[in-house]
Amino acid sequence: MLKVDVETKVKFLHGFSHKTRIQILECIKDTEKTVSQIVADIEGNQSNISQHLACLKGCGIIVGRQQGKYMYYSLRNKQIRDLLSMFDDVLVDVKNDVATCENHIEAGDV
Amino acid sequence: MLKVDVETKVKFLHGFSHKTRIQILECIKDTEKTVSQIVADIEGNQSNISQHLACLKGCGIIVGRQQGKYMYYSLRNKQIRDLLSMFDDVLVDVKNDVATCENHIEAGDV
DNA sequence: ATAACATATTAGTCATTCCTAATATATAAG
DNA sequence: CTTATATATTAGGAATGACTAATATGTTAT
Repeated sequence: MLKVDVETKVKFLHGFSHKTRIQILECIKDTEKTVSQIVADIEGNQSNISQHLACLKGCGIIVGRQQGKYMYYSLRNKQIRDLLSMFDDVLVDVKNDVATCENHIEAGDV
Repeated sequence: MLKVDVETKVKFLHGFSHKTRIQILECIKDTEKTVSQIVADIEGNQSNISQHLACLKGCGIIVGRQQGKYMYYSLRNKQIRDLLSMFDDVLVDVKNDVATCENHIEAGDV
């Protein structure tokens, strides 16, 4: 079992920590899509989505494949899909606690 | 399969997206520890660690149990431990790509 | 070569998250 | 009841991340 350093792990996990990026991942979970399809699906703007895609790609979460003038993005591999599924599973249990969590480090208001 | 809304999921995943929090999780992965033990282990400062612990707790990732003047923190359940292990597994594969990712949304310098 | 479309990049600004230092609370011990 | 120890909370400033708007790059079609 190879050792993964913390920095690398954090960089990877950071990819999952933004609403738009989660939406993108859910959107391409089962099938690759072009940037414009993703933009349409989650009703974002092109530049913003493109930046988040770059982030996800840089984090090793998704891969892109160019075909003509289109860029198709998809999950990097099956493990990532499994990870996404696992998030859902764990959350079903954790749900109620998280729902009441407003804090981003400094505990929060309601 | 209950549906988990995106906001909740993001809030949960945010818990994993910081170096100190990852260090805390690795530090208590196999055994509960007091705040001061954690502070010592990862060489942080009390206030800062306490805030990150509050964040992790709020995210539903860890739980605390008070005993006397000590507060013991541990992973919320086995699923969380599995999730942490899965991060490691996935990362072994993804490793090289992530290592070269410097961007936090806006792609980066080296 | 020019126009049209798809995507990426940059720059500037705004918003959020994090850290430090100080202080507050709570439990235990003397 | 005073002191010591363990942890939590607050406030303010520093750092980082994210958004928008504009522009650049690259591909296809005419």
